[in-house]
Amino acid sequence: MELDARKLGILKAIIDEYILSASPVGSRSISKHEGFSLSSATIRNEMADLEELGYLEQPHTSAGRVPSDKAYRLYVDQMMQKATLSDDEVKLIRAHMSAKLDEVETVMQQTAHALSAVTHYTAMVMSPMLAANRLRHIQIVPLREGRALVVIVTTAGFARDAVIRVPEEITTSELERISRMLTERFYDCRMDHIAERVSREMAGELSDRKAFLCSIVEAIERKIEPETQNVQLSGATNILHYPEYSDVNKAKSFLAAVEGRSLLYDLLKRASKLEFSITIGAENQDELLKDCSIVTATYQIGDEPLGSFGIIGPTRMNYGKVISVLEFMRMSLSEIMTNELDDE
Amino acid sequence: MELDARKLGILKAIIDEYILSASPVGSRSISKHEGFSLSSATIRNEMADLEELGYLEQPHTSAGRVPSDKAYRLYVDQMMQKATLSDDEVKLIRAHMSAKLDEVETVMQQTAHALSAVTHYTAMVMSPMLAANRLRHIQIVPLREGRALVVIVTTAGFARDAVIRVPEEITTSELERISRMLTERFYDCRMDHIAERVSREMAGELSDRKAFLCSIVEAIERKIEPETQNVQLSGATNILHYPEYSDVNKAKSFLAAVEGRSLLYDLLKRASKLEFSITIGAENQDELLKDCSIVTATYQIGDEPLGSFGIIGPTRMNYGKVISVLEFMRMSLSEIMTNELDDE
DNA sequence: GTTAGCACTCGACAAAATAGAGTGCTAACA
DNA sequence: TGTTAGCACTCTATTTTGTCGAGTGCTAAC
Repeated sequence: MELDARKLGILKAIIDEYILSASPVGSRSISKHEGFSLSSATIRNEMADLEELGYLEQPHTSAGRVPSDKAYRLYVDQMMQKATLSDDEVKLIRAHMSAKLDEVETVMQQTAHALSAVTHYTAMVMSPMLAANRLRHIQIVPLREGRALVVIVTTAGFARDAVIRVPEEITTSELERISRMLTERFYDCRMDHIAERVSREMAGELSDRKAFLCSIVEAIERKIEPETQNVQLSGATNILHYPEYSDVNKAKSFLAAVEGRSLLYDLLKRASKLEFSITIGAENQDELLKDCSIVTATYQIGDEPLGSFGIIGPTRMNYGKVISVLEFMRMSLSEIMTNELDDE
Repeated sequence: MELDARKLGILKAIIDEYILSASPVGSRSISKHEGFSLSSATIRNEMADLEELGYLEQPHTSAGRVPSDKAYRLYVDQMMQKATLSDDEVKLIRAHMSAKLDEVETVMQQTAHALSAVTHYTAMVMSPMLAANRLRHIQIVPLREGRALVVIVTTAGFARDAVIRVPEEITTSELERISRMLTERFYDCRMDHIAERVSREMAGELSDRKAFLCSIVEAIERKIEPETQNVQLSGATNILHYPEYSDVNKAKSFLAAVEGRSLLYDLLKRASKLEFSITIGAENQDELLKDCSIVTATYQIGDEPLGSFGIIGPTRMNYGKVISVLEFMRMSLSEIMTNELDDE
């Protein structure tokens, strides 16, 4: 049995309908669907075939049909039409993104807000990975006896900081000297190469300060990786609007999975290797996300991917719209990262 | 009619019972309560009195009684016993707080996690207000044509950054000079006095750089205030465990209120004026929190209050326990802020 | 002042009845 | 051979009805 054009058409109609209504689609509603002039009986036959082929499922004997993950996959790969954003949607996004964006975290947060506001799903945005950024400045600021703050600034305007211990005998002016030395020496060095270069090039010099230098390098390495806490989340409660989560327990487990952002962090990190990715239902590794779909995109500075962001919602997701929104956002985020970040 | 000792005792028993069970308390269960040797009929009479006095409410004629906000207020002010933390609870908190705390945001986040884990309510923690901190360092790092990053470090080890515009004609070495000058000049100055001092003291000098200085000062002022995004939230989904939120719509409106953290931010900011505060049900300004109680405490560095944190849960909250936990946390947070923050 | 007794109220829950949407199959039709 | 009308059947969701039990307020007696 093959998937001929008619079967495809019917399947698409079923999926479109189900995405809207969230309730099993019956043969009658498809036969009344414009474009088909077939009776419900014929549709029923086709639906039975589609079920046998694994594209449809039946919750119980006398219910309509529901698309399977396999059907969504086909839909996304071959049948879906991308939506174009309405003026209002574009306006809504711009409104979010025109807030005072003078810090990266603010951008991430506004992005998440915009995404969840436009799509009505849950949005997640991962902070940039700094690995491919280049060093602009290192400053070690003494705080109180034995403690100092290392501050690192990168090309794209990201600052990271960490408290470190300072051996008693190192003076303030020496800290200043070390700051300057590190900045000069490693100016424009890729962040993820600093550790290696320090240990290679500085083996001989400053040998009495070795342990201290190590602790600085360690702090830098830690800060290159974005952390779990740096996943911005927005609209987690949106899923409560969808009937598939009207059961409190389902909602609870979804929200709990999402609230501990480490799951999302792993997900986004993996996704940051691909410009776009769509994962449908059981394609998700994680048990808790088996009836969600996740759509992600990366943002970049110039050509260098910095991080990723995405949408998480029921498998019955408006894929066309979501993808358009992510494409739009990807552009505007990359643009902001590359050019616009400032205090106006 | 007066609140005599017996009425008080009965009221306390009812509240204690209701906090545990969440279901209306009947006269019989109180009369069987150890310590009273009264029949249920007598208790009923007393309960009728307590209702008339406004301490109890009846969901419907043939149900037991439920404590009113007024009752909780009395309970909190006069009758409640503080709980002592169990060893396990202390261990749980310590486990959270012994993670790698090399950055303030991490501390805030771990605090929120610990609070929600121990209390099973929703925890919120506000980032420090930097107003009372003193300046340690200002660094202006040029990024690309026309943009630079201002980084500010304060005594307690907080770093903030903001992208600013730089007029074309200002060179890198001049930025370095300005950084050094500002750092030297305002070293140890209270953060909230910098703006004023700059405009007062620097009126004469550097007059050709006035606009630029202003933009720096503005950026600093903005960063002194913690922002909405700097409210760490944890355990929002905990409320789903409580029967008062088994209705999806109630849960939805609670979660939505909490997710947009600006409400909590306002709340915590107001609360940062008092060492502890307890707000019960309708005492809350906000309509959405009318059937929640909020308990907050401040943390400080030395004697200077930095910010506040707290718990939000149903009015039927285990106040005794929550207060003990907050007291404990207040101590340990203030201690960490004052001494311990480092990279071990 | 306290208590036993009793009629009454009301919600929670379960069982039964009903309606309706949808199916699969069969037989007839083009 | 593909399409369609018709029909019996299945299954869920909803409504209705009945029952149970917890709890109350009131009264009269102790």
